[in-house]
Amino acid sequence: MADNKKMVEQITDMEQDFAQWYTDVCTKADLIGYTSVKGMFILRPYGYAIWENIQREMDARFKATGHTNVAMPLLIPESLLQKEKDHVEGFAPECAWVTMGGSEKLDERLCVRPTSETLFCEHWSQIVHSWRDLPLLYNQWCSVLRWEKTTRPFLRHREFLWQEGHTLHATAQEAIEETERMLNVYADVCENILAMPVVKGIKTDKEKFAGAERTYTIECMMHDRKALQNGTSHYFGDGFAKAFGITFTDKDNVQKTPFETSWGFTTRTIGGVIMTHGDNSGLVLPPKVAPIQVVVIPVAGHKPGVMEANQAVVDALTAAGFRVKMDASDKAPGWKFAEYEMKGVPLRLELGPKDMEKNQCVLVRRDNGEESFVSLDGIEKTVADTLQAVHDGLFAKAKRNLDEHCYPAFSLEEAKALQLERGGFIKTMWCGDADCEERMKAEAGMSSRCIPFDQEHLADVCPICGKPAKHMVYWGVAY
RNA sequence: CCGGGUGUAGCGAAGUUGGUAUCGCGCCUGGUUUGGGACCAGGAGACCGCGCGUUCGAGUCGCGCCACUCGGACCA
Repeated sequence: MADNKKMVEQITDMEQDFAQWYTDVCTKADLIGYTSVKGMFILRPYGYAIWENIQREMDARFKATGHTNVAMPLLIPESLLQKEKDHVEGFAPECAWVTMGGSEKLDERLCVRPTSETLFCEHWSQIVHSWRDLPLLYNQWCSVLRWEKTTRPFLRHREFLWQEGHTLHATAQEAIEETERMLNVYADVCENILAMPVVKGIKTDKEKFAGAERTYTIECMMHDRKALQNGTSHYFGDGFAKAFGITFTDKDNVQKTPFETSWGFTTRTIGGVIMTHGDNSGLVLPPKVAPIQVVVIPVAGHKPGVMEANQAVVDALTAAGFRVKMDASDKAPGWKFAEYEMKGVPLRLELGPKDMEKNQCVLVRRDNGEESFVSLDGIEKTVADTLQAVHDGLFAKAKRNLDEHCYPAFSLEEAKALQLERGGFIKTMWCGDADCEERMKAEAGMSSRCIPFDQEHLADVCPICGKPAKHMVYWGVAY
């Protein structure tokens, strides 16, 4: 760019200030809008469209695994929330309460749902009687409210959109299988739809969900090597069912308590997508959730036949099922290039007079900037292949980032130094004591991300206390 | 919640010892343009974050609040 015109929509370089880069992308790519209440964000049409695409992929998988959608109430009476002790203790600090109805004070205050376990439990205690009623495989798409102290676009809203699955089973075995099945659904969506590699594992007791017996998690690594918990699946045992008096009569005519799970995936993942794939030109979207997969930019559109030729390409691609947009505005081509790069559109197709003579167009990949001249014949196939190549390219790059920033450590000092110097996931053995976990947090600034399914035997003892080790743990600085 | 920074037009900024506000980009209209952020002409757009106070007079000074932001603690 020869002229030095100020780039009005320019974003901060991520190397210079990653946090500012992130905020710039959220706002300049039209994903997020601020409101006058802290932590309450608007998902603008372009941002919401990404969520809709994620939602569509997820929902199809939920249905395929036998789940049905329901809608539960927004408000939870305090008495109901208090029935499970650990649960209420965990969520109490971040509950918002409704205390007035119109101009009258309510007898019992109502919590704006931070999660809906208690509502499902109350309902199930009413409708479950027989083993024939089980399993119950429910899911709801909704928003929940948590009065967070620090808020950031996508990563931490006070109100956020999510899905929460809730299921009830006759046996513990079945419930555990469900918990693991849904974790795998999350991992599948992350890797094959969002091109985000995950580490699957189990949360330590300190990090697990309030009221859960066991929490499974998928952890992702961001470009700045911080960790993002990107979805969790909880096994509750029969704790909630007992607290809420849910019982059923089994085949053997014995009254039993069923076993429960819940699992959640939120708009936070969009923040993860931004911080996994984005670059200094802005957002980079995985093709499978990009609201616009191909942007068609006519060059010299005023010349005879150019717009018609572009429209023909748009029609062909749209008919083939791609999400396509043509920008026929009178902005300069360079402006359009920058604009759609900032918005993360995976493929750009340029078509001008010179291309028309050769029956070709220019195709540019957002992930690596690669430009190629391709024939207009069979453009649908070329676009399909290139979009897949973009997905694969994004995944490979993110996988490399993850793999290259996982380091074993054999002492607390070493773990601390590695985190400080290189960031990423530090893996160590662990004795299983919460005290050692606290020390890692206090001295190295890292929380346990998970006890990964893929265990390695790095040593015999816990590097923090020297006692015999039980597991290998991934540690990291988390969002 | 604790500590630092910031709030003037959609965005970025200027605003002197207190005197009702300036510039660039963007936006609108018309025309010329279009292969990496076009050009000419005309035009519109500001509760100076909110409230209270000091003052003849506050964008400017004081106090309180709100929001954004960066660290921490807490959490999806």
